Amino acid sequence: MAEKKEERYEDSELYRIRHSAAHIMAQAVMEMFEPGEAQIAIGPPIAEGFYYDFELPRPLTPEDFPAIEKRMAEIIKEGHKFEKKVVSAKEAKKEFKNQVYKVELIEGLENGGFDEYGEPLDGPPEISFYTHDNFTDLCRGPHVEDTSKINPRGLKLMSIAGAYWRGDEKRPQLQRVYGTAWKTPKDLKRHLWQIEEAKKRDHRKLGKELQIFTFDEEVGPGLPLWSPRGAAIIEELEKLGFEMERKRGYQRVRTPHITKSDLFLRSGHLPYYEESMYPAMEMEGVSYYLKPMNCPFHHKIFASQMRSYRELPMRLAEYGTCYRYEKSGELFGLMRVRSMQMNDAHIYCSEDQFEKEFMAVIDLYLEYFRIFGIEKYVMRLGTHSQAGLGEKYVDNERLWNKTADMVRDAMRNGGIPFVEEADEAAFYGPKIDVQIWSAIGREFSLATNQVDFAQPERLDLKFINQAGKEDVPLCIHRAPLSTHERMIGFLLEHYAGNFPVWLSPEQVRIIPITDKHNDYAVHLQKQMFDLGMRVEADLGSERMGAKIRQAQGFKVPYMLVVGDREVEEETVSLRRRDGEKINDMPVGKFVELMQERIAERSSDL
RNA sequence: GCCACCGUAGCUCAGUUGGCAGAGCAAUCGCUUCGUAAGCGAUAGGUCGAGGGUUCGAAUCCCUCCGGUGGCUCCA
Repeated sequence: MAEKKEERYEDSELYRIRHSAAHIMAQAVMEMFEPGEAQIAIGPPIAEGFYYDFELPRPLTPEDFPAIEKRMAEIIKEGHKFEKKVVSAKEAKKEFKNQVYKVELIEGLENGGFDEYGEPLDGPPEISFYTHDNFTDLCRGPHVEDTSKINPRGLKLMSIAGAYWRGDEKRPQLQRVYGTAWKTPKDLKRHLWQIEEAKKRDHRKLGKELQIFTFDEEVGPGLPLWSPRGAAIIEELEKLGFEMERKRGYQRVRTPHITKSDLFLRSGHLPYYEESMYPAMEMEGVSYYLKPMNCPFHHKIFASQMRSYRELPMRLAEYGTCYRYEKSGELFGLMRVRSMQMNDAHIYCSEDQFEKEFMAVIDLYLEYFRIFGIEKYVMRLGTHSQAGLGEKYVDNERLWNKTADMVRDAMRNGGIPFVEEADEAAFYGPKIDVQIWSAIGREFSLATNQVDFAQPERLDLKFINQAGKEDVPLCIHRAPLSTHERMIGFLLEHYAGNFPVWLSPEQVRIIPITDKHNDYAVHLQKQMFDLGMRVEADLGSERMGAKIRQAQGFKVPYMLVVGDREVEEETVSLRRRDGEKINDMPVGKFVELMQERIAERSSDL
């Protein structure tokens, strides 16, 4: 059993099943068109299935699925062997002379550059075909022995999407058909059930049900409106941020939402980041931009006075509201929006201080993650790409390499595991992002810790060093709590809406059994409200069961049932969100318990 | 932005081949006064996302736009 767990996905039977299913699907799709009409691109297995990319004379729709699935089942039933044949590049190109994408792939292989997914290769690759029935594909395998090894009832076509050839939006867009494949119908059913379950904890659904936030067509896409319940969560996050940062020597600043274009020109935003910015607005012949980031403003505060090395590291923090023009198709609930408030700060330091400051930020991440119980994440070092220099990255390769090394060293010295990914940096420097996954499996960067060697120089930031000479500071941009939007989107899914007490939009709901007990309920409500708690009393004429049901629906952590007994004895009967009951608790004891839980930001109920 | 799909009451969703717009929940008003997940009744609520077209007649067919979903690209 343990051995099985160790098996790499690439070596598994499931991988071969899915890879083979992709070929079979490609055959079925090609047969729908006249010979030569359909172009095929690539069709790999993926995490939970497979896809194949096509260029076809007409768009496919989900209505085509039954016919394709039916044909796939036939091919499977016929039990065609998968046969491998190693060929020369010349033979390969001859076989695929009418398939432009395949020819491009073969050329990539023969020039030793790239594999079929466009990834760079080291050694000289072997070129091979796999053939089953009448369908031959350029493919390195592996596959199942023959098509009958696939269970047609473990297989399902899922969706159609546009996908750019080689992932490049300047190249043709192909039609990608996604499918899922499992060993048994039972596995497929479980997979489909899991998808349904994941949808239940989708923050877009929970956010609506729990009345955390809303979007309005008239306000605009990607511009969330926070309702009182959502705003309560924001306030708690900010409170936490203030506390943590105060202890760690940060100072608060505040800056405007717009600035003259001159500043963004100089900072590098207009040259390297303009695509993500709202267009300029003009007043009296001057153009202004909404800020996509807070950094230039903080830099200007740094630059507003002569700075001494004695002032460093200087840590300027702000929950700044930024606006980014994300393309319409990129928006995603709260996770990807156009207006966002960042848990932002900029740390100005000397090169000597860099490692300590950078790792203090990483420690801060870990501290936050402990509080929230976040365990599933990956830290990723995003570095520049040579191709992007002068385009999406400031053009100074020496400093790119130097600062990336500084980050690598710092992370290794601190013993923090990370993966590295080229072409994932900010325009002004390398960064460590914390990658997390949404309920439906999309990947996002949550926290970020970024080096900025570019803006300090561009904006002429300086300090007087110990030798009495002018020096340029390094800057660390950091947002350990991400943006309110993405953080709360993530937390909604992380907790499945069951926020710990300190974060709960409504911490206590008081439920009088009959309206005789309303006065007592109001009395309790006021008492707790005055202590700063978020507490409601349900004075409706519903029966208690219905009131409990409603409170459960809002995932209120504590429900207090009060009737004759409680009124008489100055107690409450506690029902927790998880169904636990503690009857006849003295009011004072409950309040004490609450305050303790809230103060320590406990994840226990 | 691009490809495919979707848009009916505040929410979840019915609405056959084009023929008078529906249900449950929520809301409001009554009644009910109840011990740990739905008490009963009544009322109100919709330019069927918007605009245009086809038709005797459009929620239903066609076009454009807006918004959303799944992807691609991109990202805190």
